[in-house]
Amino acid sequence: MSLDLHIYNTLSRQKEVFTPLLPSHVGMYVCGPTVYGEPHLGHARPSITFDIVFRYLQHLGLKVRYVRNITDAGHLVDDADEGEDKIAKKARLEQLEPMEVVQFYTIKYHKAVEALNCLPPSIEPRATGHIIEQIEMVKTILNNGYAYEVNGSVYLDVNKYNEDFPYGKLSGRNLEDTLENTRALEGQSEKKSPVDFAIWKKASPEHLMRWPSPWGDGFPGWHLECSAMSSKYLGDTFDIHGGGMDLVFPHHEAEIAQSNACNKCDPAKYWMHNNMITINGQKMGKSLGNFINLEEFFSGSHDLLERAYNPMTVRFFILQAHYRSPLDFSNDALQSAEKGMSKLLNATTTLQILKVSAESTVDIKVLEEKCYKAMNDDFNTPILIAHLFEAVRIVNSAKAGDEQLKKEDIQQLNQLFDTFVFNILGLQEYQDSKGNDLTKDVMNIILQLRGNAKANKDWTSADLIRDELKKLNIEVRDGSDGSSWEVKN
RNA sequence: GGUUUCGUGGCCGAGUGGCUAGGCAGUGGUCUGCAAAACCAUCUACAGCGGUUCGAAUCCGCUCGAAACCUCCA
Repeated sequence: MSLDLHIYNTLSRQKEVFTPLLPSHVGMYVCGPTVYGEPHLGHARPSITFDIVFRYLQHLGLKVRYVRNITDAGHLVDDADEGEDKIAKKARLEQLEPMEVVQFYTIKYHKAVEALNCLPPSIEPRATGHIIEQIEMVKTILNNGYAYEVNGSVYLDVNKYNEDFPYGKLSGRNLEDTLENTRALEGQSEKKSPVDFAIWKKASPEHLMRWPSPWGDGFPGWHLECSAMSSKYLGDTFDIHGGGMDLVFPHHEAEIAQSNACNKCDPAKYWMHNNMITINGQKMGKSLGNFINLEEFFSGSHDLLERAYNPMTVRFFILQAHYRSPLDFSNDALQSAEKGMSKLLNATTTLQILKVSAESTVDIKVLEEKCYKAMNDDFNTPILIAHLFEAVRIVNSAKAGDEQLKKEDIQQLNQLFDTFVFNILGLQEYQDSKGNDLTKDVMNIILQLRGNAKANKDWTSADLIRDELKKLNIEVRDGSDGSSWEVKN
Protein backbone atom coordinates (compact mmCIF):
# COMPACT_ATOMS: atom_id res chain seq x y z
CA MET A 1 0.00 0.00 0.00
CA SER A 2 1.55 3.27 -1.08
CA LEU A 3 1.34 6.19 1.30
CA ASP A 4 -1.16 8.65 -0.12
CA LEU A 5 -1.92 10.50 3.07
CA HIS A 6 -2.52 14.24 3.08
CA ILE A 7 -2.24 16.23 6.30
CA TYR A 8 -3.18 19.86 6.87
CA ASN A 9 -0.08 21.59 8.15
CA THR A 10 -0.73 24.68 10.27
CA LEU A 11 2.72 25.91 9.29
CA SER A 12 1.89 26.15 5.57
CA ARG A 13 -1.88 26.52 6.01
CA GLN A 14 -2.55 23.84 3.44
CA LYS A 15 -2.80 20.12 3.01
CA GLU A 16 0.53 18.48 2.27
CA VAL A 17 1.47 14.95 1.24
CA PHE A 18 2.69 13.16 4.32
CA THR A 19 6.22 11.87 3.91
CA PRO A 20 7.88 10.56 7.07
CA LEU A 21 11.43 11.72 7.73
CA LEU A 22 12.46 8.06 7.99
CA PRO A 23 10.75 5.53 5.77
CA SER A 24 8.16 3.51 7.72
CA HIS A 25 8.83 5.28 11.02
CA VAL A 26 6.87 8.19 12.45
CA GLY A 27 7.58 10.36 15.49
CA MET A 28 4.58 12.20 16.93
CA TYR A 29 4.47 14.52 19.92
CA VAL A 30 1.19 15.77 21.36
CA CYS A 31 0.76 18.28 24.16
CA GLY A 32 -0.97 16.46 27.00
CA PRO A 33 -2.94 17.74 29.98
CA THR A 34 -1.84 19.89 32.86
CA VAL A 35 -2.86 17.67 35.74
CA TYR A 36 -4.15 20.26 38.17
CA GLY A 37 -7.86 19.71 37.54
CA GLU A 38 -10.56 17.32 36.47
CA PRO A 39 -10.31 15.96 32.92
CA HIS A 40 -13.14 17.57 30.95
CA LEU A 41 -14.79 17.43 27.55
CA GLY A 42 -12.09 19.68 26.11
CA HIS A 43 -9.43 17.09 26.92
CA ALA A 44 -11.39 14.47 25.00
CA ARG A 45 -10.93 16.20 21.65
CA PRO A 46 -7.12 16.09 21.27
CA SER A 47 -6.98 12.69 22.97
CA ILE A 48 -9.37 11.25 20.40
CA THR A 49 -8.06 13.25 17.43
CA PHE A 50 -4.50 12.05 17.85
CA ASP A 51 -5.64 8.58 18.85
CA ILE A 52 -7.15 8.40 15.35
CA VAL A 53 -3.89 9.62 13.81
CA PHE A 54 -1.96 7.07 15.87
CA ARG A 55 -4.30 4.24 14.93
CA TYR A 56 -4.45 5.10 11.25
CA LEU A 57 -0.69 5.53 10.77
CA GLN A 58 -0.19 2.17 12.44
CA HIS A 59 -2.87 0.66 10.21
CA LEU A 60 -0.94 1.93 7.20
CA GLY A 61 1.98 -0.16 8.39
CA LEU A 62 4.06 2.59 9.93
CA LYS A 63 5.91 2.17 13.18
CA VAL A 64 4.80 5.11 15.28
CA ARG A 65 6.36 6.45 18.45
CA TYR A 66 3.62 8.54 20.04
CA VAL A 67 4.78 10.78 22.87
CA ARG A 68 2.22 12.63 24.96
CA ASN A 69 3.43 14.51 28.00
CA ILE A 70 1.93 15.03 31.42
CA THR A 71 2.49 18.59 32.53
CA ASP A 72 3.04 18.41 36.26
CA ALA A 73 5.05 21.61 36.67
CA GLY A 74 5.94 24.75 34.88
CA HIS A 75 2.66 26.46 34.05
CA LEU A 76 2.14 29.74 35.79
CA VAL A 77 -1.10 30.82 37.36
CA ASP A 78 -0.93 34.49 36.48
CA ASP A 79 1.43 36.59 34.45
CA ALA A 80 4.87 35.14 33.79
CA ASP A 81 6.42 37.82 35.96
CA GLU A 82 4.19 37.76 38.97
CA GLY A 83 2.83 34.25 38.75
CA GLU A 84 3.43 31.17 40.74
CA ASP A 85 3.41 27.59 39.66
CA LYS A 86 -0.08 26.36 38.93
CA ILE A 87 0.44 23.00 40.56
CA ALA A 88 1.96 24.56 43.66
CA LYS A 89 -0.90 27.03 44.02
CA LYS A 90 -3.53 24.34 43.88
CA ALA A 91 -1.59 22.30 46.38
CA ARG A 92 -1.49 25.09 48.89
CA LEU A 93 -5.20 25.74 48.51
CA GLU A 94 -6.05 22.15 49.21
CA GLN A 95 -3.32 21.55 51.79
CA LEU A 96 -1.79 18.82 49.72
CA GLU A 97 1.64 18.02 48.43
CA PRO A 98 2.00 19.12 44.81
CA MET A 99 2.78 15.58 43.76
CA GLU A 100 -0.37 14.39 45.51
CA VAL A 101 -2.45 16.69 43.34
CA VAL A 102 -0.57 15.57 40.26
CA GLN A 103 -1.07 11.89 41.09
CA PHE A 104 -4.77 12.35 41.82
CA TYR A 105 -5.59 14.06 38.55
CA THR A 106 -3.22 11.97 36.43
CA ILE A 107 -5.09 8.83 37.45
CA LYS A 108 -8.40 10.50 36.67
CA TYR A 109 -7.13 11.54 33.26
CA HIS A 110 -5.94 8.03 32.48
CA LYS A 111 -9.27 6.56 33.52
CA ALA A 112 -11.17 9.00 31.33
CA VAL A 113 -9.12 8.49 28.16
CA GLU A 114 -9.24 4.74 28.68
CA ALA A 115 -13.02 4.91 28.91
CA LEU A 116 -12.95 6.81 25.60
CA ASN A 117 -10.97 3.86 24.20
CA CYS A 118 -7.89 5.92 23.41
CA LEU A 119 -4.78 3.80 23.08
CA PRO A 120 -2.03 4.68 25.55
CA PRO A 121 0.86 6.61 23.95
CA SER A 122 4.22 4.93 23.46
CA ILE A 123 5.84 7.22 26.01
CA GLU A 124 4.15 9.51 28.53
CA PRO A 125 6.91 11.67 29.99
CA ARG A 126 6.46 14.10 32.88
CA ALA A 127 7.92 17.55 33.08
CA THR A 128 9.22 17.02 36.62
CA GLY A 129 11.08 13.92 35.45
CA HIS A 130 13.03 15.93 32.91
CA ILE A 131 14.36 18.90 34.85
CA ILE A 132 17.97 17.99 34.01
CA GLU A 133 17.21 17.92 30.28
CA GLN A 134 15.48 21.28 30.56
CA ILE A 135 18.39 22.85 32.42
CA GLU A 136 20.75 21.54 29.74
CA MET A 137 18.59 23.11 27.09
CA VAL A 138 18.61 26.47 28.87
CA LYS A 139 22.41 26.27 29.06
CA THR A 140 22.72 25.64 25.33
CA ILE A 141 20.36 28.48 24.46
CA LEU A 142 22.40 30.80 26.70
CA ASN A 143 25.61 29.61 25.04
CA ASN A 144 24.11 30.23 21.62
CA GLY A 145 23.38 33.80 22.67
CA TYR A 146 19.61 33.73 22.38
CA ALA A 147 18.85 34.10 26.07
CA TYR A 148 19.97 36.18 29.05
CA GLU A 149 19.90 35.78 32.83
CA VAL A 150 18.42 38.31 35.22
CA ASN A 151 18.16 37.75 38.99
CA GLY A 152 18.09 33.98 38.75
CA SER A 153 15.65 33.84 35.85
CA VAL A 154 16.54 33.15 32.23
CA TYR A 155 14.59 34.71 29.35
CA LEU A 156 14.59 33.95 25.68
CA ASP A 157 15.69 37.08 23.83
CA VAL A 158 13.01 37.19 21.18
CA ASN A 159 14.36 40.24 19.37
CA LYS A 160 17.81 38.69 19.11
CA TYR A 161 16.26 35.42 18.00
CA ASN A 162 14.17 37.18 15.37
CA GLU A 163 17.31 38.51 13.70
CA ASP A 164 18.30 34.97 12.75
CA PHE A 165 14.98 33.09 12.68
CA PRO A 166 11.49 34.35 11.90
CA TYR A 167 9.48 34.54 15.13
CA GLY A 168 5.73 34.04 14.65
CA LYS A 169 5.68 31.97 11.50
CA LEU A 170 3.31 29.38 12.90
CA SER A 171 0.68 31.77 14.17
CA GLY A 172 1.08 34.21 11.30
CA ARG A 173 1.95 37.23 13.35
CA ASN A 174 5.03 39.37 13.08
CA LEU A 175 7.11 40.68 15.91
CA GLU A 176 5.97 44.30 15.51
CA ASP A 177 2.32 43.34 15.99
CA THR A 178 3.14 41.19 18.97
CA LEU A 179 5.17 44.00 20.51
CA GLU A 180 2.40 46.49 19.99
CA ASN A 181 -0.18 44.28 21.63
CA THR A 182 1.93 43.23 24.55
CA ARG A 183 2.95 46.70 25.66
CA ALA A 184 -0.27 47.40 27.53
CA LEU A 185 0.19 44.39 29.78
CA GLU A 186 3.71 45.21 30.77
CA GLY A 187 4.34 46.26 34.34
CA GLN A 188 7.59 46.40 36.25
CA SER A 189 9.67 43.86 34.41
CA GLU A 190 13.18 42.58 34.44
CA LYS A 191 12.75 41.46 30.86
CA LYS A 192 14.53 43.32 28.06
CA SER A 193 11.40 43.22 25.97
CA PRO A 194 7.78 42.41 26.77
CA VAL A 195 7.78 39.65 24.15
CA ASP A 196 10.61 37.76 25.86
CA PHE A 197 9.46 34.69 27.74
CA ALA A 198 10.96 32.78 30.66
CA ILE A 199 12.73 29.51 29.99
CA TRP A 200 13.88 29.28 33.61
CA LYS A 201 12.19 31.07 36.48
CA LYS A 202 13.59 31.89 39.89
CA ALA A 203 11.55 30.37 42.74
CA SER A 204 10.32 32.68 45.45
CA PRO A 205 10.93 31.42 49.02
CA GLU A 206 7.35 30.12 49.44
CA HIS A 207 7.39 28.32 46.12
CA LEU A 208 6.99 24.59 46.73
CA MET A 209 8.10 23.12 43.41
CA ARG A 210 11.77 24.08 42.99
CA TRP A 211 14.96 22.62 41.68
CA PRO A 212 18.61 23.70 41.95
CA SER A 213 20.17 25.09 38.79
CA PRO A 214 23.24 27.10 37.74
CA TRP A 215 21.07 30.22 38.23
CA GLY A 216 19.83 29.28 41.71
CA ASP A 217 16.67 27.49 42.86
CA GLY A 218 13.90 27.72 40.35
CA PHE A 219 11.62 25.92 37.95
CA PRO A 220 11.42 25.56 34.17
CA GLY A 221 9.50 28.04 32.03
CA TRP A 222 6.10 27.13 30.72
CA HIS A 223 7.07 26.12 27.18
CA LEU A 224 10.35 24.38 27.80
CA GLU A 225 9.21 20.92 28.85
CA CYS A 226 7.75 20.05 25.46
CA SER A 227 10.93 21.10 23.66
CA ALA A 228 13.15 19.14 26.03
CA MET A 229 11.06 15.98 26.06
CA SER A 230 10.22 15.88 22.37
CA SER A 231 13.85 16.21 21.33
CA LYS A 232 14.89 13.64 23.92
CA TYR A 233 12.51 10.94 22.70
CA LEU A 234 11.95 11.84 19.05
CA GLY A 235 15.06 13.71 18.00
CA ASP A 236 15.67 17.40 17.26
CA THR A 237 13.27 17.24 14.31
CA PHE A 238 10.40 14.78 14.17
CA ASP A 239 7.34 14.24 11.98
CA ILE A 240 4.17 15.42 13.66
CA HIS A 241 3.52 17.84 16.50
CA GLY A 242 -0.07 18.02 17.68
CA GLY A 243 -2.20 19.86 20.18
CA GLY A 244 -5.19 22.13 20.59
CA MET A 245 -5.57 25.21 18.42
CA ASP A 246 -5.34 27.42 21.47
CA LEU A 247 -1.73 26.34 21.91
CA VAL A 248 -0.55 27.75 18.57
CA PHE A 249 0.34 31.01 20.25
CA PRO A 250 2.27 31.36 22.37
CA HIS A 251 3.08 27.76 23.32
CA HIS A 252 4.00 26.20 19.98
CA GLU A 253 5.53 29.39 18.67
CA ALA A 254 7.78 29.35 21.74
CA GLU A 255 8.64 25.71 21.13
CA ILE A 256 9.78 26.55 17.62
CA ALA A 257 11.89 29.38 18.98
CA GLN A 258 13.43 27.21 21.70
CA SER A 259 14.28 24.43 19.28
CA ASN A 260 15.89 26.78 16.80
CA ALA A 261 17.72 28.67 19.53
CA CYS A 262 19.04 25.38 20.90
CA ASN A 263 19.35 23.00 17.93
CA LYS A 264 19.20 25.38 14.95
CA CYS A 265 16.27 23.50 13.48
CA ASP A 266 12.48 23.38 13.66
CA PRO A 267 11.14 20.73 16.02
CA ALA A 268 8.47 19.31 13.73
CA LYS A 269 7.70 18.97 10.04
CA TYR A 270 3.91 18.81 10.31
CA TRP A 271 1.92 20.81 12.88
CA MET A 272 -1.60 19.51 13.50
CA HIS A 273 -4.14 21.38 15.61
CA ASN A 274 -7.57 20.25 16.67
CA ASN A 275 -10.32 22.82 17.03
CA MET A 276 -12.22 23.54 20.23
CA ILE A 277 -15.43 22.17 21.66
CA THR A 278 -17.90 24.90 22.46
CA ILE A 279 -20.90 25.04 24.74
CA ASN A 280 -23.66 27.25 23.45
CA GLY A 281 -21.20 28.65 20.94
CA GLN A 282 -18.63 29.57 23.57
CA LYS A 283 -15.38 27.92 24.29
CA MET A 284 -15.11 25.98 27.51
CA GLY A 285 -12.67 27.43 29.94
CA LYS A 286 -12.08 27.41 33.61
CA SER A 287 -12.33 31.15 33.73
CA LEU A 288 -15.78 30.92 32.12
CA GLY A 289 -16.84 28.18 34.52
CA ASN A 290 -18.75 26.35 31.80
CA PHE A 291 -16.76 23.19 31.33
CA ILE A 292 -18.18 19.74 31.86
CA ASN A 293 -15.99 17.07 33.39
CA LEU A 294 -15.82 13.72 31.66
CA GLU A 295 -16.90 11.96 34.83
CA GLU A 296 -20.01 14.13 34.84
CA PHE A 297 -20.66 13.14 31.24
CA PHE A 298 -20.46 9.47 32.04
CA SER A 299 -22.70 9.84 35.10
CA GLY A 300 -24.99 12.62 33.91
CA SER A 301 -24.30 14.73 37.00
CA HIS A 302 -24.17 18.23 35.52
CA ASP A 303 -26.90 20.82 35.16
CA LEU A 304 -26.35 21.12 31.41
CA LEU A 305 -26.76 17.38 30.89
CA GLU A 306 -30.19 15.87 30.45
CA ARG A 307 -28.80 12.44 31.30
CA ALA A 308 -25.66 10.29 31.33
CA TYR A 309 -23.78 9.58 28.11
CA ASN A 310 -21.73 6.51 27.38
CA PRO A 311 -18.04 7.26 26.65
CA MET A 312 -18.49 5.72 23.21
CA THR A 313 -21.26 8.21 22.48
CA VAL A 314 -18.87 11.04 23.31
CA ARG A 315 -16.23 9.49 21.07
CA PHE A 316 -18.63 9.05 18.16
CA PHE A 317 -19.98 12.58 18.65
CA ILE A 318 -16.47 14.00 18.36
CA LEU A 319 -15.62 11.85 15.32
CA GLN A 320 -18.72 13.01 13.48
CA ALA A 321 -17.10 16.42 13.10
CA HIS A 322 -13.78 16.99 11.39
CA TYR A 323 -11.01 17.63 13.90
CA ARG A 324 -10.25 21.09 12.50
CA SER A 325 -13.86 22.27 12.79
CA PRO A 326 -15.33 23.70 15.94
CA LEU A 327 -17.88 21.42 17.55
CA ASP A 328 -20.77 22.69 19.60
CA PHE A 329 -22.06 20.61 22.46
CA SER A 330 -25.75 20.01 22.99
CA ASN A 331 -27.91 17.26 24.43
CA ASP A 332 -29.74 16.92 21.11
CA ALA A 333 -26.49 16.43 19.22
CA LEU A 334 -25.28 13.84 21.75
CA GLN A 335 -28.52 11.92 21.59
CA SER A 336 -28.50 12.01 17.78
CA ALA A 337 -24.97 10.66 17.82
CA GLU A 338 -25.98 7.92 20.22
CA LYS A 339 -28.78 6.70 17.97
CA GLY A 340 -26.62 6.91 14.88
CA MET A 341 -23.87 4.89 16.48
CA SER A 342 -26.28 2.21 17.67
CA LYS A 343 -27.47 1.88 14.10
CA LEU A 344 -23.90 1.47 12.91
CA LEU A 345 -22.99 -1.08 15.57
CA ASN A 346 -26.23 -3.02 15.09
CA ALA A 347 -25.36 -3.49 11.43
CA THR A 348 -22.09 -5.19 12.38
CA THR A 349 -24.19 -7.73 14.31
CA THR A 350 -26.75 -8.09 11.53
CA LEU A 351 -23.94 -8.87 9.11
CA GLN A 352 -23.21 -12.08 11.02
CA ILE A 353 -26.63 -13.58 10.24
CA LEU A 354 -26.98 -12.60 6.57
CA LYS A 355 -27.98 -15.19 4.01
CA VAL A 356 -25.33 -15.88 1.38
CA SER A 357 -26.27 -15.25 -2.22
CA ALA A 358 -24.62 -16.53 -5.37
CA GLU A 359 -23.92 -13.07 -6.73
CA SER A 360 -23.62 -9.57 -5.28
CA THR A 361 -25.65 -6.54 -6.30
CA VAL A 362 -23.17 -4.11 -4.75
CA ASP A 363 -19.45 -3.41 -5.07
CA ILE A 364 -17.77 -3.57 -1.69
CA LYS A 365 -14.31 -2.95 -3.08
CA VAL A 366 -15.32 0.51 -4.31
CA LEU A 367 -16.79 1.31 -0.90
CA GLU A 368 -13.55 0.29 0.79
CA GLU A 369 -11.54 2.55 -1.48
CA LYS A 370 -13.82 5.45 -0.59
CA CYS A 371 -13.18 4.80 3.09
CA TYR A 372 -9.43 4.94 2.60
CA LYS A 373 -9.78 8.05 0.48
CA ALA A 374 -11.66 9.79 3.28
CA MET A 375 -9.03 8.93 5.88
CA ASN A 376 -6.20 9.86 3.53
CA ASP A 377 -7.73 13.30 3.12
CA ASP A 378 -6.54 14.75 6.42
CA PHE A 379 -8.28 12.11 8.57
CA ASN A 380 -11.78 13.03 7.43
CA THR A 381 -13.74 10.89 9.88
CA PRO A 382 -17.17 12.46 9.10
CA ILE A 383 -16.84 11.40 5.48
CA LEU A 384 -15.63 7.97 6.55
CA ILE A 385 -18.67 7.62 8.80
CA ALA A 386 -20.95 8.64 5.94
CA HIS A 387 -19.46 5.84 3.81
CA LEU A 388 -19.84 3.39 6.67
CA PHE A 389 -23.53 4.25 6.80
CA GLU A 390 -23.67 3.25 3.14
CA ALA A 391 -22.32 -0.11 4.28
CA VAL A 392 -25.04 -0.16 6.95
CA ARG A 393 -27.68 0.43 4.29
CA ILE A 394 -26.27 -2.44 2.22
CA VAL A 395 -26.30 -4.82 5.17
CA ASN A 396 -29.84 -3.94 6.20
CA SER A 397 -31.10 -4.08 2.63
CA ALA A 398 -29.48 -7.47 2.21
CA LYS A 399 -31.28 -8.66 5.32
CA ALA A 400 -34.55 -7.35 3.90
CA GLY A 401 -33.80 -9.10 0.62
CA ASP A 402 -33.40 -5.91 -1.43
CA GLU A 403 -29.70 -6.51 -2.06
CA GLN A 404 -27.69 -9.69 -2.55
CA LEU A 405 -24.25 -10.44 -1.17
CA LYS A 406 -22.00 -13.34 -2.06
CA LYS A 407 -19.81 -14.99 0.52
CA GLU A 408 -16.63 -13.09 -0.35
CA ASP A 409 -18.44 -9.74 -0.09
CA ILE A 410 -19.90 -10.59 3.29
CA GLN A 411 -16.39 -11.42 4.47
CA GLN A 412 -15.10 -8.20 3.00
CA LEU A 413 -17.82 -6.18 4.71
CA ASN A 414 -16.88 -7.88 7.93
CA GLN A 415 -13.31 -6.84 7.39
CA LEU A 416 -14.40 -3.32 6.48
CA PHE A 417 -16.29 -2.88 9.75
CA ASP A 418 -13.47 -4.50 11.66
CA THR A 419 -10.87 -2.22 10.15
CA PHE A 420 -12.68 1.09 10.12
CA VAL A 421 -15.29 0.94 12.87
CA PHE A 422 -13.34 -0.93 15.51
CA ASN A 423 -9.64 -0.54 14.70
CA ILE A 424 -9.40 2.93 13.18
CA LEU A 425 -12.35 4.81 14.67
CA GLY A 426 -11.83 2.82 17.86
CA LEU A 427 -15.51 2.33 18.59
CA GLN A 428 -16.71 -0.56 20.74
CA GLU A 429 -20.03 -2.03 21.80
CA TYR A 430 -21.59 -0.57 24.92
CA GLN A 431 -20.00 -2.68 27.57
CA ASP A 432 -22.99 -3.62 29.64
CA SER A 433 -25.66 -3.67 26.94
CA LYS A 434 -25.39 -7.43 26.53
CA GLY A 435 -25.09 -8.31 30.22
CA ASN A 436 -22.95 -11.02 31.78
CA ASP A 437 -23.30 -14.76 31.23
CA LEU A 438 -25.67 -15.31 34.16
CA THR A 439 -27.92 -12.48 32.98
CA LYS A 440 -27.94 -13.94 29.49
CA ASP A 441 -28.99 -17.36 30.75
CA VAL A 442 -31.71 -15.94 32.96
CA MET A 443 -32.99 -13.70 30.17
CA ASN A 444 -33.16 -16.69 27.83
CA ILE A 445 -35.44 -18.46 30.31
CA ILE A 446 -37.64 -15.38 30.72
CA LEU A 447 -37.96 -14.84 26.99
CA GLN A 448 -38.75 -18.51 26.52
CA LEU A 449 -41.57 -18.27 29.07
CA ARG A 450 -42.87 -15.18 27.35
CA GLY A 451 -42.64 -16.94 24.00
CA ASN A 452 -44.79 -19.72 25.39
CA ALA A 453 -47.32 -17.18 26.63
CA LYS A 454 -47.39 -15.57 23.20
CA ALA A 455 -47.86 -18.93 21.53
CA ASN A 456 -50.90 -19.50 23.79
CA LYS A 457 -52.16 -16.01 22.94
CA ASP A 458 -51.81 -15.14 26.63
CA TRP A 459 -51.15 -11.49 25.86
CA THR A 460 -51.63 -10.42 29.50
CA SER A 461 -48.67 -12.49 30.68
CA ALA A 462 -46.54 -11.59 27.68
CA ASP A 463 -47.16 -7.87 28.20
CA LEU A 464 -46.59 -8.13 31.95
CA ILE A 465 -43.13 -9.62 31.39
CA ARG A 466 -42.30 -7.00 28.78
CA ASP A 467 -43.49 -4.10 30.97
CA GLU A 468 -41.72 -5.28 34.10
CA LEU A 469 -38.44 -5.75 32.21
CA LYS A 470 -38.88 -2.28 30.77
CA LYS A 471 -38.87 -0.91 34.31
CA LEU A 472 -35.41 -2.48 34.69
CA ASN A 473 -34.27 -0.73 31.50
CA ILE A 474 -34.31 -4.02 29.64
CA GLU A 475 -35.92 -3.59 26.27
CA VAL A 476 -37.58 -6.58 24.62
CA ARG A 477 -37.91 -6.56 20.86
CA ASP A 478 -40.20 -8.87 18.97
CA GLY A 479 -39.04 -9.67 15.46
CA SER A 480 -40.29 -12.12 12.87
CA ASP A 481 -37.47 -14.47 13.88
CA GLY A 482 -38.05 -14.38 17.64
CA SER A 483 -37.46 -11.95 20.52
CA SER A 484 -34.25 -10.28 21.61
CA TRP A 485 -33.32 -7.95 24.44
CA GLU A 486 -30.89 -5.18 25.26
CA VAL A 487 -30.08 -3.09 28.30
CA LYS A 488 -30.73 0.57 27.53
CA ASN A 489 -28.77 3.34 29.22
C1' G B 1 -7.17 47.33 17.66
C1' G B 2 -3.98 43.17 15.44
C1' U B 3 -3.78 37.83 13.91
C1' U B 4 -6.56 33.47 12.38
C1' U B 5 -11.11 31.37 11.05
C1' C B 6 -16.24 30.75 10.19
C1' G B 7 -21.65 31.75 8.62
C1' U B 8 -24.96 25.13 4.91
C1' G B 9 -31.99 22.60 5.52
C1' G B 10 -36.04 21.86 12.16
C1' C B 11 -31.03 20.29 14.81
C1' C B 12 -25.86 18.44 14.33
C1' G B 13 -22.39 18.32 10.55
C1' A B 14 -19.37 17.10 5.50
C1' G B 15 -18.32 19.25 0.93
C1' U B 16 -14.18 24.26 -2.22
C1' G B 17 -16.24 25.58 -9.50
C1' G B 18 -20.69 21.31 -12.80
C1' C B 19 -21.94 14.74 -10.16
C1' U B 20 -27.70 12.47 -3.83
C1' A B 21 -22.66 13.76 1.88
C1' G B 22 -24.18 11.47 6.34
C1' G B 23 -26.69 11.28 11.20
C1' C B 24 -30.96 12.87 14.27
C1' A B 25 -35.92 14.76 13.97
C1' G B 26 -40.37 14.97 10.51
C1' U B 27 -43.42 12.41 6.74
C1' G B 28 -44.91 7.79 4.09
C1' G B 29 -44.36 2.54 4.20
C1' U B 30 -42.71 -2.73 5.84
C1' C B 31 -42.77 -5.99 9.99
C1' U B 32 -45.94 -7.01 14.47
C1' G B 33 -51.42 -9.94 18.70
C1' C B 34 -50.76 -4.80 20.27
C1' A B 35 -46.87 -1.53 21.25
C1' A B 36 -41.95 -0.38 21.03
C1' A B 37 -37.74 -1.19 18.44
C1' A B 38 -35.78 -2.19 13.85
C1' C B 39 -35.71 -1.60 8.62
C1' C B 40 -36.85 0.82 3.70
C1' A B 41 -38.14 5.31 1.11
C1' U B 42 -38.40 10.60 1.28
C1' C B 43 -39.13 16.59 1.91
C1' U B 44 -36.63 21.20 3.49
C1' A B 45 -29.98 24.40 2.31
C1' C B 46 -25.86 26.89 1.24
C1' A B 47 -26.04 34.94 5.78
C1' G B 48 -26.97 39.39 2.31
C1' C B 49 -25.48 42.30 -2.03
C1' G B 50 -22.39 42.77 -6.26
C1' G B 51 -18.49 40.66 -9.55
C1' U B 52 -15.58 36.66 -12.41
C1' U B 53 -17.39 32.26 -15.28
C1' C B 54 -20.92 28.64 -20.17
C1' G B 55 -21.84 27.34 -14.94
C1' A B 56 -20.64 29.52 -7.90
C1' A B 57 -22.68 26.86 -1.58
C1' U B 58 -17.53 26.61 -3.60
C1' C B 59 -13.33 31.96 -6.50
C1' C B 60 -13.04 37.73 -5.74
C1' G B 61 -15.00 42.35 -3.36
C1' C B 62 -18.19 44.74 0.05
C1' U B 63 -21.98 44.53 4.06
C1' C B 64 -23.97 42.12 8.30
C1' G B 65 -23.18 38.44 12.09
C1' A B 66 -20.18 34.82 15.08
C1' A B 67 -15.84 32.55 17.27
C1' A B 68 -10.71 31.66 18.72
C1' C B 69 -5.84 33.67 19.74
C1' C B 70 -3.02 38.19 21.33
C1' U B 71 -3.39 36.39 29.15
C1' C B 72 -3.51 30.06 32.07
C1' C B 73 -6.55 26.78 28.95
C1' A B 74 -7.16 20.87 24.86
